[in-house]
Amino acid sequence: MSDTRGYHHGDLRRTLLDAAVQAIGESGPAALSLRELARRAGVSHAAPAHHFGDRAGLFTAIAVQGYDILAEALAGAGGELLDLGVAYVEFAVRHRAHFEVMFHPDLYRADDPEVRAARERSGAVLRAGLADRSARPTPAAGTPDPADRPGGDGDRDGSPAEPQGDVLAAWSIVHGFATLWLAGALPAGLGEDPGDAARSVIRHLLTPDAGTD
Amino acid sequence: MSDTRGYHHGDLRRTLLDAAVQAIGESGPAALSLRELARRAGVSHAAPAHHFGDRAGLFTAIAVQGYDILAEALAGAGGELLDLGVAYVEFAVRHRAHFEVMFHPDLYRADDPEVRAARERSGAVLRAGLADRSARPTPAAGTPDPADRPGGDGDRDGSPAEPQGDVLAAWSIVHGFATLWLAGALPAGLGEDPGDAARSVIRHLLTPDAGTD
DNA sequence: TGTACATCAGTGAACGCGCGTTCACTGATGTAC
DNA sequence: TGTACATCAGTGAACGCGCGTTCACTGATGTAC
Repeated sequence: MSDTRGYHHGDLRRTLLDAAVQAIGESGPAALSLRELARRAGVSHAAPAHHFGDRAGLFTAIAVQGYDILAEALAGAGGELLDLGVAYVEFAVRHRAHFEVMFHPDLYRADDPEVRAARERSGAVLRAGLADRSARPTPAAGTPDPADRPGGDGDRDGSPAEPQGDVLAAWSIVHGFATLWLAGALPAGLGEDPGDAARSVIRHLLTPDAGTD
Repeated sequence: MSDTRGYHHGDLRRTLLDAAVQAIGESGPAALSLRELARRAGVSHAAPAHHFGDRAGLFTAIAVQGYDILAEALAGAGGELLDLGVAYVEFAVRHRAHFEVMFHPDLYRADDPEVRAARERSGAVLRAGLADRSARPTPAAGTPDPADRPGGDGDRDGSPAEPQGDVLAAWSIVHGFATLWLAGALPAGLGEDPGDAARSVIRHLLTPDAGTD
């Protein structure tokens, strides 16, 4: 059934997406062409256009998939800010291709309804996690300012959530760590596991004297 | 003298670099071709190869320039971690093209001697600033662990410095903030000035209860 | 002051290549009767 | 159970385009004498 694919592939869309993700993981999004993708999937070069229309359509589909994977990762992390952060970094490293596409909105149609919906789903999961947290606060960062900016002086389109100050700081630190890790800019000696490394770095945000790994 | 450029341009290399930086700022590094660059500079399409050899050579030159600009920015920021961080974010936003190239090492020859030298220069400036700081510590983050990781268990190529734990956290938070800002991923309502916005976010790292902007 | 020559920056025509897009087509599958 | 037909996924040839690279060239500048 999976091997006897003849003229009709069966699940070419998924195959193409997988091949694209792999190619992006190897050489980055910029290097990927629809023809290269077709070659990797062992299919005629006009086939990808059938499924995605054009390059932006392909990246749009990958972004949607990425936001959904992120939502799932955050959902499995529990409500501690530290664990959410570690999960974010692990998502970025494990799903490098998705992560890189998601945060290069010039590659895809960021205002596509499916993208907005998927982004909103991951934002909802994050908010749920954070609400969880405010019930049992963390030593240093657990003093959020819920009445901060009371009315909502214009909140924004926003990505995953509409974060408050400390959430923004947390997002910045994990996003920055992940980005630097992926760029190969971080010093060696942090070990092999980005999650572990991230954990000790994030601790500096949560508890001032911690993190002495 | 500047208008009467005839066959010989005078300072075509600088003109090409400026045009490249502008083009990258508009459409990102991926979209830039040598022919497009020549077009922008109003010069024959073979001229850029004269100066940079190939695309990677061009990006290598931009990376070198970027590290030098960063060094200058950090040098002007004083020794407070907060100010260094704000300067980093301002550099990233003001010199978006350089910043994007610098942290996409697949675009250029990251092991080029000039790149290494320039990176080392900016690292030296950062270290000088941080040494300055350790003389007059900051409340929360001013407890560095100088004997942490004693010998240097393999500190590899690294970027600006070979940071310790809290410096890594600081680097992550400013790099992440800058990256998210540039990606347009941050919520609105942070104002127009990335430096100001970064300052209030970074405060969360330095003093646990601060940053209530 | 003048001439000859070397050097170097930039030109422009030519090449082969990979790309996205189009389009008439063909093979497989499902449904109506 | 069999036939006809519609639908749709994927094909493959063709197109025009922008690209990087090569290469013989030309114009400007500097230096030696």
